[in-house]
Amino acid sequence: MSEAELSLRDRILETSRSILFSKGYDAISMRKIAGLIGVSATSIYLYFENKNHLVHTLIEESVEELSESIEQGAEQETETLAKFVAIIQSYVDFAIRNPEKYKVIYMVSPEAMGRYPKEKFRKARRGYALLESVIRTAIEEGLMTVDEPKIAAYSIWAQLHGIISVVQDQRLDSRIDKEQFIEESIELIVQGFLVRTTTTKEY
Amino acid sequence: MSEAELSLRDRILETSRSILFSKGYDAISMRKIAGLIGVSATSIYLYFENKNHLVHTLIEESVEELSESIEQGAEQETETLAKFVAIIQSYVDFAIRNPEKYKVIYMVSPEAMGRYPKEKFRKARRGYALLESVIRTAIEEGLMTVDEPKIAAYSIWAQLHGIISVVQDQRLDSRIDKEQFIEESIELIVQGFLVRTTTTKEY
DNA sequence: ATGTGTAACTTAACAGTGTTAACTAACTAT
DNA sequence: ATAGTTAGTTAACACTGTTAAGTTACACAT
Repeated sequence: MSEAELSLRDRILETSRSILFSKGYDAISMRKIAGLIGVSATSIYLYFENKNHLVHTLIEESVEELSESIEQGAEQETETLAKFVAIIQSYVDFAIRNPEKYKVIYMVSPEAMGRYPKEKFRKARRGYALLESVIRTAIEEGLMTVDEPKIAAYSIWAQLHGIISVVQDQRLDSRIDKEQFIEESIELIVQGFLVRTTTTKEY
Repeated sequence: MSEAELSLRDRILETSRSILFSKGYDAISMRKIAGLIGVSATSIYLYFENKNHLVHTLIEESVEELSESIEQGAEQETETLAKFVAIIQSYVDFAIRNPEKYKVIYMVSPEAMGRYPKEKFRKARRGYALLESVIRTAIEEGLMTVDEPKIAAYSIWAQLHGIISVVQDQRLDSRIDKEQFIEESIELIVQGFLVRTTTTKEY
Protein backbone atom coordinates (compact mmCIF):
# COMPACT_ATOMS: atom_id res chain seq x y z
CA MET A 1 0.00 0.00 0.00
CA SER A 2 1.66 3.22 -1.18
CA GLU A 3 1.60 6.59 0.52
CA ALA A 4 -1.20 7.84 -1.67
CA GLU A 5 -3.29 4.77 -0.95
CA LEU A 6 -3.48 5.33 2.77
CA SER A 7 -7.05 5.45 3.94
CA LEU A 8 -8.49 8.93 4.22
CA ARG A 9 -8.80 8.43 7.96
CA ASP A 10 -5.08 7.77 8.20
CA ARG A 11 -4.23 10.70 6.01
CA ILE A 12 -6.33 12.98 8.20
CA LEU A 13 -4.46 11.82 11.30
CA GLU A 14 -1.11 12.14 9.57
CA THR A 15 -1.85 15.66 8.36
CA SER A 16 -3.28 16.80 11.70
CA ARG A 17 -0.18 15.55 13.50
CA SER A 18 2.05 17.33 11.00
CA ILE A 19 0.21 20.64 11.44
CA LEU A 20 0.20 20.18 15.19
CA PHE A 21 3.94 19.52 15.35
CA SER A 22 4.95 22.27 12.95
CA LYS A 23 2.53 25.11 13.64
CA GLY A 24 1.00 24.21 17.00
CA TYR A 25 -2.44 23.37 18.24
CA ASP A 26 -4.14 26.62 17.35
CA ALA A 27 -3.17 26.18 13.71
CA ILE A 28 -5.23 23.01 13.40
CA SER A 29 -8.49 23.65 11.61
CA MET A 30 -10.78 21.28 9.78
CA ARG A 31 -10.50 23.30 6.59
CA LYS A 32 -6.71 23.44 6.78
CA ILE A 33 -6.36 19.71 7.30
CA ALA A 34 -8.79 18.99 4.48
CA GLY A 35 -7.14 21.53 2.20
CA LEU A 36 -3.71 19.94 2.59
CA ILE A 37 -5.12 16.53 1.75
CA GLY A 38 -7.15 17.89 -1.13
CA VAL A 39 -10.55 16.99 0.18
CA SER A 40 -13.49 18.90 1.63
CA ALA A 41 -13.54 19.82 5.31
CA THR A 42 -16.75 17.97 5.94
CA SER A 43 -15.21 14.67 4.86
CA ILE A 44 -13.35 14.62 8.15
CA TYR A 45 -16.69 14.20 9.88
CA LEU A 46 -17.13 10.87 8.10
CA TYR A 47 -14.28 9.48 10.19
CA PHE A 48 -14.27 11.62 13.31
CA GLU A 49 -17.25 12.73 15.32
CA ASN A 50 -15.81 16.22 15.72
CA LYS A 51 -12.55 18.08 16.17
CA ASN A 52 -12.26 17.05 19.79
CA HIS A 53 -12.50 13.40 18.88
CA LEU A 54 -9.87 13.85 16.19
CA VAL A 55 -7.47 15.50 18.60
CA HIS A 56 -8.22 12.83 21.14
CA THR A 57 -7.07 10.20 18.69
CA LEU A 58 -3.79 12.08 18.31
CA ILE A 59 -3.42 12.16 22.08
CA GLU A 60 -3.84 8.40 22.25
CA GLU A 61 -1.00 7.94 19.81
CA SER A 62 1.33 10.08 21.88
CA VAL A 63 0.28 8.45 25.13
CA GLU A 64 1.05 5.07 23.65
CA GLU A 65 4.53 6.21 22.59
CA LEU A 66 5.23 7.67 26.02
CA SER A 67 4.11 4.48 27.75
CA GLU A 68 6.38 2.42 25.54
CA SER A 69 9.32 4.73 26.25
CA ILE A 70 8.83 4.34 29.98
CA GLU A 71 8.49 0.58 29.76
CA GLN A 72 11.64 0.32 27.70
CA GLY A 73 13.50 2.55 30.12
CA ALA A 74 12.42 0.45 33.09
CA GLU A 75 13.48 -2.78 31.39
CA GLN A 76 17.07 -1.57 31.19
CA GLU A 77 17.47 -1.80 34.94
CA THR A 78 16.97 -4.59 37.43
CA GLU A 79 17.82 -3.03 40.79
CA THR A 80 14.79 -1.35 42.37
CA LEU A 81 16.08 2.18 42.91
CA ALA A 82 17.78 2.17 39.53
CA LYS A 83 14.46 1.15 37.97
CA PHE A 84 12.73 3.92 39.90
CA VAL A 85 15.14 6.52 38.56
CA ALA A 86 15.04 5.02 35.06
CA ILE A 87 11.27 5.45 34.87
CA ILE A 88 11.54 9.07 35.95
CA GLN A 89 14.37 9.73 33.53
CA SER A 90 12.52 8.05 30.66
CA TYR A 91 9.49 10.20 31.26
CA VAL A 92 11.52 13.38 31.22
CA ASP A 93 13.60 12.28 28.26
CA PHE A 94 10.52 11.57 26.21
CA ALA A 95 9.11 15.00 27.00
CA ILE A 96 12.35 16.76 26.13
CA ARG A 97 12.90 14.83 22.92
CA ASN A 98 9.26 15.03 21.79
CA PRO A 99 8.00 18.35 23.11
CA GLU A 100 5.08 18.53 20.72
CA LYS A 101 3.97 14.97 21.39
CA TYR A 102 4.22 15.64 25.09
CA LYS A 103 2.22 18.81 24.66
CA VAL A 104 -0.67 17.03 22.92
CA ILE A 105 -1.06 14.65 25.83
CA TYR A 106 -1.90 17.50 28.15
CA MET A 107 -3.66 19.67 25.62
CA VAL A 108 -7.25 18.62 26.09
CA SER A 109 -8.52 18.32 29.61
CA PRO A 110 -10.02 14.97 30.62
CA GLU A 111 -13.30 16.74 31.39
CA ALA A 112 -13.84 17.08 27.66
CA MET A 113 -12.56 13.58 27.04
CA GLY A 114 -14.78 11.96 29.64
CA ARG A 115 -17.24 10.70 27.11
CA TYR A 116 -14.77 8.46 25.36
CA PRO A 117 -14.47 4.76 26.25
CA LYS A 118 -12.66 4.02 29.47
CA GLU A 119 -10.40 1.31 28.12
CA LYS A 120 -8.45 3.96 26.28
CA PHE A 121 -7.38 5.41 29.61
CA ARG A 122 -5.97 2.11 30.75
CA LYS A 123 -3.18 2.49 28.24
CA ALA A 124 -2.34 5.86 29.70
CA ARG A 125 -2.23 4.35 33.16
CA ARG A 126 0.40 1.75 32.27
CA GLY A 127 3.15 4.18 33.24
CA TYR A 128 1.69 4.94 36.67
CA ALA A 129 1.01 1.27 37.30
CA LEU A 130 4.64 0.47 36.58
CA LEU A 131 5.88 3.28 38.81
CA GLU A 132 3.50 2.24 41.56
CA SER A 133 4.71 -1.35 41.52
CA VAL A 134 8.33 -0.23 41.66
CA ILE A 135 7.49 1.94 44.65
CA ARG A 136 5.80 -1.02 46.36
CA THR A 137 8.90 -3.11 45.81
CA ALA A 138 11.09 -0.30 47.13
CA ILE A 139 8.97 -0.15 50.28
CA GLU A 140 9.30 -3.91 50.78
CA GLU A 141 13.04 -3.58 50.40
CA GLY A 142 13.08 -0.79 52.95
CA LEU A 143 14.29 1.83 50.50
CA MET A 144 11.27 4.11 50.76
CA THR A 145 8.61 4.96 53.26
CA VAL A 146 5.43 6.38 51.79
CA ASP A 147 1.89 6.04 53.08
CA GLU A 148 0.14 5.31 49.81
CA PRO A 149 2.15 4.02 46.82
CA LYS A 150 -0.61 5.00 44.41
CA ILE A 151 -0.61 8.55 45.68
CA ALA A 152 3.17 8.61 45.64
CA ALA A 153 3.24 7.48 41.99
CA TYR A 154 0.77 10.13 40.95
CA SER A 155 2.62 12.73 42.97
CA ILE A 156 5.94 12.00 41.26
CA TRP A 157 4.28 12.19 37.91
CA ALA A 158 2.58 15.49 38.77
CA GLN A 159 5.83 17.00 40.02
CA LEU A 160 7.64 15.93 36.87
CA HIS A 161 4.84 17.32 34.77
CA GLY A 162 5.22 20.62 36.58
CA ILE A 163 8.94 20.75 35.89
CA ILE A 164 8.54 19.87 32.23
CA SER A 165 5.61 22.15 31.49
CA VAL A 166 7.29 25.10 33.14
CA VAL A 167 10.32 24.59 30.90
CA GLN A 168 8.32 23.97 27.76
CA ASP A 169 5.96 26.88 28.32
CA GLN A 170 8.98 29.16 28.70
CA ARG A 171 8.04 30.16 32.21
CA LEU A 172 11.57 29.82 33.52
CA ASP A 173 13.72 32.80 34.44
CA SER A 174 15.95 33.43 31.44
CA ARG A 175 19.04 33.29 33.67
CA ILE A 176 18.35 29.66 34.56
CA ASP A 177 19.87 26.92 32.44
CA LYS A 178 17.10 24.54 31.43
CA GLU A 179 19.17 21.36 31.53
CA GLN A 180 20.55 22.20 34.94
CA PHE A 181 17.06 23.02 36.16
CA ILE A 182 15.69 19.67 35.03
CA GLU A 183 18.63 17.74 36.39
CA GLU A 184 18.50 19.35 39.83
CA SER A 185 14.73 19.08 39.96
CA ILE A 186 14.85 15.34 39.31
CA GLU A 187 17.42 15.06 42.07
CA LEU A 188 15.17 16.98 44.47
CA ILE A 189 12.11 14.92 43.58
CA VAL A 190 13.95 11.64 44.00
CA GLN A 191 15.42 12.80 47.30
CA GLY A 192 11.93 13.35 48.67
CA PHE A 193 11.32 9.62 48.39
CA LEU A 194 14.48 8.06 49.65
CA VAL A 195 14.37 6.67 53.15
CA ARG A 196 16.16 8.62 55.88
CA THR A 197 18.54 6.62 57.97
CA THR A 198 18.23 9.18 60.74
CA THR A 199 15.58 11.75 61.47
CA THR A 200 15.71 15.09 59.72
CA LYS A 201 15.13 18.46 61.32
CA GLU A 202 11.52 19.12 62.25
CA TYR A 203 9.72 22.23 61.13
CA MET B 1 -18.53 56.97 41.83
CA SER B 2 -21.36 54.46 41.48
CA GLU B 3 -21.22 51.05 39.80
CA ALA B 4 -22.66 52.39 36.59
CA GLU B 5 -20.12 55.18 36.48
CA LEU B 6 -17.12 52.90 36.33
CA SER B 7 -14.98 53.66 33.32
CA LEU B 8 -15.68 51.48 30.30
CA ARG B 9 -12.21 50.04 30.63
CA ASP B 10 -12.98 48.88 34.16
CA ARG B 11 -16.33 47.49 33.16
CA ILE B 12 -14.69 45.50 30.37
CA LEU B 13 -12.24 43.99 32.84
CA GLU B 14 -14.97 43.30 35.36
CA THR B 15 -17.18 41.59 32.82
CA SER B 16 -14.34 39.56 31.32
CA ARG B 17 -13.39 38.31 34.75
CA SER B 18 -16.97 37.39 35.51
CA ILE B 19 -17.34 35.41 32.27
CA LEU B 20 -13.96 33.80 32.85
CA PHE B 21 -14.82 32.70 36.38
CA SER B 22 -18.31 31.49 35.60
CA LYS B 23 -18.08 29.99 32.13
CA GLY B 24 -14.35 29.50 31.58
CA TYR B 25 -11.78 30.88 29.21
CA ASP B 26 -13.30 29.58 25.98
CA ALA B 27 -16.52 31.44 26.73
CA ILE B 28 -14.80 34.82 26.59
CA SER B 29 -15.46 36.58 23.32
CA MET B 30 -15.25 40.23 22.43
CA ARG B 31 -18.87 40.30 21.32
CA LYS B 32 -20.07 38.57 24.49
CA ILE B 33 -18.20 40.95 26.77
CA ALA B 34 -19.46 43.95 24.82
CA GLY B 35 -23.00 42.59 24.71
CA LEU B 36 -23.18 42.18 28.48
CA ILE B 37 -22.00 45.75 28.97
CA GLY B 38 -24.30 47.07 26.28
CA VAL B 39 -21.65 48.45 23.99
CA SER B 40 -20.22 47.45 20.62
CA ALA B 41 -17.47 44.83 20.44
CA THR B 42 -15.08 47.18 18.72
CA SER B 43 -15.17 49.57 21.64
CA ILE B 44 -13.01 47.14 23.55
CA TYR B 45 -10.22 47.89 21.09
CA LEU B 46 -10.21 51.50 22.28
CA TYR B 47 -8.85 50.28 25.61
CA PHE B 48 -7.10 47.02 24.80
CA GLU B 49 -4.85 46.32 21.86
CA ASN B 50 -6.43 42.92 21.34
CA LYS B 51 -7.96 39.97 23.18
CA ASN B 52 -4.57 38.73 24.28
CA HIS B 53 -3.75 42.03 25.88
CA LEU B 54 -7.11 42.07 27.64
CA VAL B 55 -6.56 38.60 29.06
CA HIS B 56 -3.06 39.60 30.04
CA THR B 57 -4.44 42.39 32.14
CA LEU B 58 -6.64 39.86 33.93
CA ILE B 59 -3.61 37.68 34.54
CA GLU B 60 -1.79 40.58 36.14
CA GLU B 61 -4.62 41.08 38.61
CA SER B 62 -4.52 37.45 39.67
CA VAL B 63 -0.74 37.42 39.88
CA GLU B 64 -0.87 40.40 42.17
CA GLU B 65 -3.39 38.69 44.47
CA LEU B 66 -1.31 35.53 44.56
CA SER B 67 1.84 37.47 45.41
CA GLU B 68 0.07 39.23 48.24
CA SER B 69 -1.23 35.93 49.60
CA ILE B 70 2.25 34.49 49.67
CA GLU B 71 3.72 37.56 51.32
CA GLN B 72 1.05 37.55 53.99
CA GLY B 73 1.59 33.84 54.59
CA ALA B 74 5.32 34.31 55.01
CA GLU B 75 4.85 37.19 57.45
CA GLN B 76 3.00 34.90 59.86
CA GLU B 77 6.19 32.96 60.62
CA THR B 78 9.61 33.97 61.84
CA GLU B 79 11.55 30.70 62.04
CA THR B 80 13.19 29.86 58.69
CA LEU B 81 11.76 26.40 57.99
CA ALA B 82 8.33 27.47 59.18
CA LYS B 83 8.53 30.41 56.78
CA PHE B 84 9.59 28.04 54.01
CA VAL B 85 6.59 25.80 54.59
CA ALA B 86 4.26 28.79 55.04
CA ILE B 87 5.16 30.10 51.58
CA ILE B 88 4.50 26.73 50.02
CA GLN B 89 1.25 26.34 51.89
CA SER B 90 0.10 29.85 50.97
CA TYR B 91 0.72 29.17 47.31
CA VAL B 92 -1.28 25.97 47.38
CA ASP B 93 -4.05 27.48 49.49
CA PHE B 94 -4.49 30.34 47.07
CA ALA B 95 -4.75 27.92 44.15
CA ILE B 96 -7.28 25.73 45.94
CA ARG B 97 -9.40 28.62 47.15
CA ASN B 98 -9.26 30.54 43.86
CA PRO B 99 -9.09 27.88 41.16
CA GLU B 100 -10.23 30.19 38.39
CA LYS B 101 -7.84 32.96 39.36
CA TYR B 102 -5.04 30.44 39.51
CA LYS B 103 -6.05 29.08 36.12
CA VAL B 104 -5.83 32.50 34.45
CA ILE B 105 -2.26 32.93 35.58
CA TYR B 106 -1.16 29.93 33.57
CA MET B 107 -3.62 30.33 30.75
CA VAL B 108 -1.60 32.31 28.29
CA SER B 109 1.96 31.27 27.61
CA PRO B 110 4.66 33.89 28.16
CA GLU B 111 5.68 33.52 24.52
CA ALA B 112 2.55 35.38 23.55
CA MET B 113 3.03 37.83 26.40
CA GLY B 114 6.63 38.59 25.55
CA ARG B 115 5.84 41.88 23.93
CA TYR B 116 4.45 43.47 27.07
CA PRO B 117 6.63 45.63 29.33
CA LYS B 118 9.06 43.75 31.51
CA GLU B 119 8.31 45.58 34.72
CA LYS B 120 4.99 43.75 34.87
CA PHE B 121 6.84 40.51 35.33
CA ARG B 122 8.71 41.79 38.33
CA LYS B 123 5.50 41.68 40.32
CA ALA B 124 5.07 38.05 39.40
CA ARG B 125 8.60 37.35 40.53
CA ARG B 126 8.03 38.69 44.07
CA GLY B 127 6.98 35.23 45.20
CA TYR B 128 10.06 33.50 43.84
CA ALA B 129 12.32 36.18 45.23
CA LEU B 130 10.85 35.67 48.67
CA LEU B 131 11.17 31.90 48.44
CA GLU B 132 14.72 32.22 47.18
CA SER B 133 15.77 34.44 50.06
CA VAL B 134 14.25 32.03 52.59
CA ILE B 135 16.16 29.19 50.95
CA ARG B 136 19.40 31.22 51.19
CA THR B 137 18.77 31.79 54.88
CA ALA B 138 18.02 28.11 55.38
CA ILE B 139 21.31 27.22 53.74
CA GLU B 140 23.18 29.64 56.02
CA GLU B 141 21.48 28.05 59.00
CA GLY B 142 22.51 24.61 57.78
CA LEU B 143 18.94 23.44 57.24
CA MET B 144 19.23 22.83 53.52
CA THR B 145 21.88 21.97 50.99
CA VAL B 146 21.09 23.00 47.47
CA ASP B 147 23.48 24.03 44.70
CA GLU B 148 21.57 26.99 43.36
CA PRO B 149 18.92 28.70 45.51
CA LYS B 150 17.37 30.35 42.46
CA ILE B 151 16.98 27.03 40.69
CA ALA B 152 15.68 25.46 43.88
CA ALA B 153 13.03 28.16 44.25
CA TYR B 154 11.85 27.74 40.69
CA SER B 155 11.90 23.99 41.08
CA ILE B 156 9.65 24.05 44.13
CA TRP B 157 7.28 26.34 42.38
CA ALA B 158 7.22 24.12 39.28
CA GLN B 159 6.60 21.02 41.35
CA LEU B 160 3.75 22.70 43.19
CA HIS B 161 2.31 23.91 39.93
CA GLY B 162 2.38 20.33 38.66
CA ILE B 163 0.52 19.07 41.72
CA ILE B 164 -2.11 21.78 41.55
CA SER B 165 -2.72 21.66 37.82
CA VAL B 166 -3.08 17.90 37.85
CA VAL B 167 -5.76 18.21 40.52
CA GLN B 168 -7.53 21.13 38.88
CA ASP B 169 -7.48 19.61 35.39
CA GLN B 170 -9.09 16.47 36.82
CA ARG B 171 -6.20 14.27 35.78
CA LEU B 172 -6.07 12.40 39.06
CA ASP B 173 -7.24 8.83 39.43
CA SER B 174 -10.78 9.00 40.76
CA ARG B 175 -9.84 6.69 43.64
CA ILE B 176 -7.38 9.23 44.99
CA ASP B 177 -8.54 11.75 47.55
CA LYS B 178 -7.51 15.20 46.36
CA GLU B 179 -6.80 16.68 49.77
CA GLN B 180 -4.68 13.72 50.80
CA PHE B 181 -2.86 13.90 47.48
CA ILE B 182 -1.99 17.55 47.96
CA GLU B 183 -1.00 17.10 51.58
CA GLU B 184 1.31 14.15 50.90
CA SER B 185 2.76 15.83 47.84
CA ILE B 186 3.72 18.92 49.82
CA GLU B 187 5.33 16.63 52.38
CA LEU B 188 7.32 14.87 49.65
CA ILE B 189 8.41 18.12 48.05
CA VAL B 190 9.52 19.62 51.35
CA GLN B 191 11.37 16.43 52.25
CA GLY B 192 13.43 16.74 49.09
CA PHE B 193 14.94 19.92 50.50
CA LEU B 194 15.63 19.14 54.10
CA VAL B 195 19.21 18.42 54.99
CA ARG B 196 20.17 14.84 55.68
CA THR B 197 22.08 14.25 58.87
CA THR B 198 23.47 11.01 57.46
CA THR B 199 23.84 9.81 53.88
CA THR B 200 20.92 8.15 52.20
CA LYS B 201 21.08 5.05 50.06
CA GLU B 202 22.79 5.54 46.73
CA TYR B 203 21.11 4.53 43.50
C1' DA C 1 -29.42 -5.01 -18.47
C1' DT C 2 -31.88 -2.47 -15.10
C1' DG C 3 -32.96 -0.82 -10.93
C1' DT C 4 -31.86 -0.35 -5.81
C1' DG C 5 -28.98 0.66 -2.11
C1' DT C 6 -25.22 2.37 -0.02
C1' DA C 7 -20.70 4.39 0.69
C1' DA C 8 -17.86 8.27 0.06
C1' DC C 9 -17.78 12.45 -0.84
C1' DT C 10 -19.40 17.40 -2.08
C1' DT C 11 -21.63 22.20 -1.79
C1' DA C 12 -24.04 25.61 0.74
C1' DA C 13 -25.15 27.45 4.74
C1' DC C 14 -25.44 28.80 9.87
C1' DA C 15 -23.73 30.87 13.68
C1' DG C 16 -19.96 32.12 15.73
C1' DT C 17 -14.92 34.11 16.15
C1' DG C 18 -11.01 38.26 16.25
C1' DT C 19 -9.97 42.31 14.00
C1' DT C 20 -9.82 46.51 10.78
C1' DA C 21 -11.41 50.68 8.31
C1' DA C 22 -14.32 54.18 7.93
C1' DC C 23 -17.87 56.88 9.84
C1' DT C 24 -20.54 59.80 13.38
C1' DA C 25 -21.95 62.28 17.40
C1' DA C 26 -20.66 64.99 21.28
C1' DC C 27 -17.73 67.78 23.81
C1' DT C 28 -13.69 71.35 24.30
C1' DA C 29 -10.70 74.98 23.37
C1' DT C 30 -9.42 78.79 20.48
C1' DA D 1 -18.55 79.75 15.32
C1' DT D 2 -15.01 76.64 14.00
C1' DA D 3 -11.57 73.26 14.31
C1' DG D 4 -9.90 69.29 16.87
C1' DT D 5 -10.27 65.55 19.75
C1' DT D 6 -12.63 61.83 22.21
C1' DA D 7 -15.59 57.97 22.44
C1' DG D 8 -18.17 55.52 20.42
C1' DT D 9 -20.57 53.36 16.13
C1' DT D 10 -21.62 50.15 11.74
C1' DA D 11 -20.09 47.20 8.13
C1' DA D 12 -17.07 44.16 6.52
C1' DC D 13 -13.20 40.60 6.04
C1' DA D 14 -11.45 36.35 6.74
C1' DC D 15 -11.61 32.97 9.58
C1' DT D 16 -13.70 29.05 12.81
C1' DG D 17 -16.62 24.25 13.87
C1' DT D 18 -20.55 21.98 12.39
C1' DT D 19 -24.98 20.44 9.99
C1' DA D 20 -28.20 19.34 6.21
C1' DA D 21 -28.90 18.17 1.89
C1' DG D 22 -27.26 16.84 -2.53
C1' DT D 23 -24.18 14.18 -5.77
C1' DT D 24 -21.48 10.59 -7.77
C1' DA D 25 -19.83 5.98 -8.27
C1' DC D 26 -19.88 1.45 -7.49
C1' DA D 27 -21.88 -3.38 -5.84
C1' DC D 28 -25.47 -6.43 -6.01
C1' DA D 29 -29.96 -8.62 -6.97
C1' DT D 30 -33.60 -9.46 -10.13
